[in-house]
Amino acid sequence: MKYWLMKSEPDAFSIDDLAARPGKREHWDGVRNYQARNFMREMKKGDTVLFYHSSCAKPGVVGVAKIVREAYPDSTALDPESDYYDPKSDPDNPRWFMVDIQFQKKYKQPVSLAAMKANPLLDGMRLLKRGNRLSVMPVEAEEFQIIRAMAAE
DNA sequence: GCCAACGTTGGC
DNA sequence: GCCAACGTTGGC
Repeated sequence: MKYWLMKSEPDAFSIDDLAARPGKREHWDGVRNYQARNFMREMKKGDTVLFYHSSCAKPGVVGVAKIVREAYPDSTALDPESDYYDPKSDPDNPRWFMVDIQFQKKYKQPVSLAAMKANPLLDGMRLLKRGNRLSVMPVEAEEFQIIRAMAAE
């Protein structure tokens, strides 16, 4: 059982949007970064995901989801109508993958990026490293517990 | 809107 | 295979 963090711009897709989906599930498509893709392929059913809001007034972890379907080819890469279309993608040798996640909970008290930076217990966390731009990354179990405590869960 | 950091592209 | 140019991310 591993822990992950996934970023989403709330203007595009927020944790409330996830909670409002049928079955509270959604495909996590559109990832077009190899490192992020590789992490998604490591994800196992039941793994925990910290849902992070980025590029917004108050970036931070806003809740928790879980992996309900392991990596499978991202169909948007093959769809010319999609914003995520990749003309170099080959249906016989998929390059991009997605997973399905399901809403678990929204934190009553979101854990802001500023709060995480200010917590010495989270020194070294991948998210906080300089220049980090990955939209999908692993989180250590200890880090997850610390964040959970900060959310007063 | 600015800009630092990083990934990707493409010419050579 | 190098590396400059470019595009994107994402905090501020």
